[in-house]
Amino acid sequence: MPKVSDAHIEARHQQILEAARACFARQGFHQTSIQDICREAELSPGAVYKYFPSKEHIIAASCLDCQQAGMEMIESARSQGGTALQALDFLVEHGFGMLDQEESREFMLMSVQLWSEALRSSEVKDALLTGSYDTWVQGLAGLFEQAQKEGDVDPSLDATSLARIMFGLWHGLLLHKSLDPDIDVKGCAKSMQVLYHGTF
Amino acid sequence: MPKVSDAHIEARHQQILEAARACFARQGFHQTSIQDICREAELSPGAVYKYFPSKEHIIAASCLDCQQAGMEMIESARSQGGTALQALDFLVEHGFGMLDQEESREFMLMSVQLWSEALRSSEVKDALLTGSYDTWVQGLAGLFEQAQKEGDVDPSLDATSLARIMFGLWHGLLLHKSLDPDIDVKGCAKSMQVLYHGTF
DNA sequence: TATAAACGAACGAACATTCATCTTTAAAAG
DNA sequence: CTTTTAAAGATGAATGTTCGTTCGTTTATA
Repeated sequence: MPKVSDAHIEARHQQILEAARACFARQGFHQTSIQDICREAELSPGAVYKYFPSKEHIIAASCLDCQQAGMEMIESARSQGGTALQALDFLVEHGFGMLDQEESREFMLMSVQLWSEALRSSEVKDALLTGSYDTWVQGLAGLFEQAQKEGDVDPSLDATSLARIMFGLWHGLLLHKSLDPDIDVKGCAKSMQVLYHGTF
Repeated sequence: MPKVSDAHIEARHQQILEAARACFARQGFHQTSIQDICREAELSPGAVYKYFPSKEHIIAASCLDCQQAGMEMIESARSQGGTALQALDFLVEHGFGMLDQEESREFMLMSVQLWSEALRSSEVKDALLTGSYDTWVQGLAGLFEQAQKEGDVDPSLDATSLARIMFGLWHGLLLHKSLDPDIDVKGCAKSMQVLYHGTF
């Protein structure tokens, strides 16, 4: 039977998604044409449509990938040992440090595009909120609460607010860094740590 | 001469820009057609093209408006009297409080759209950075520096980083509030104030 | 060699923009 | 104050282009 191997099919999927991500990061979802993706992937429109039923499905798959990439980081932080404060410091260092890495640039640009897409599509928005943001805020809030119990963070502060501040700030700096690669994210991370370590 | 009054011309400009803003906030720049704007403004395409030479010009004018709206706030904060810390607290209360107001919603949605547009167009990006963001960060950094001199903020922290944190956090919360109107921005503002007031 | 993959020209819909036509305006004429 | 009139405003059907998608044909595979 002349059907190609499953590995080859998966490789094509990735080939198309990688090309799409590169185009989306560069031009945004709706400024990117199928022809653009075909050119980037070195495939014909017919081939692309054998693997994805529509452009919307390519966008959705790209968004899902981008979102999962973000989720992988919190996992690695949670799996580290140590106090809650150390876990928070680890998250700040790695999360914020990631914004300085050149290989994160595509992810960052896609994230900004994803935000405006989420405002238009309640499906994308719901996936983003319930599938990622809520998990992040809850996870961070849990760590802050524990750090407060361990006497490392001012107990008079609201843990959920601290979590929202941390996560919101990360998004803000992701935006700033996307617009201007020269800004000093490391310095912001260090200052932020000093702020929540604060004496009290 | 049967030319209509200048006031009428200006009114038409505003009519078109208001309609455009509503559409852009709802659907994004490139998902909004000229026909959409015409329907919203209750004008024909021909009329719209009498006041703007192209869709790109309408987008640019909308972006400019949105940007200037953001700039007006820092002015009002600077004009208040009092210590640098009081000015910062004023900015946090009003800047963050603004995110809770229903009448700011269109501005917020437009801002998110503007970000992705800025990634595509270096003209929009330059206008945003040099025309607004840099001013904000410098203004905030100046206030933090002064507050440090006045003994109200930890002098070991980098004032520019604090400014970037404040401004970045505001953008992050603007994003979060746009996606989920139920989040508690007020609580975040209060916690943030406690953090930089911190004892040291 | 039969079957699936890949191609790319072709199709129809949607879009930004234009222009010939009609309508409104306000200054000038009565 | 009313009527006239020429210039500007407004219209919306038409235009050319771009884009997502399809499909008949060609190529590669097992």
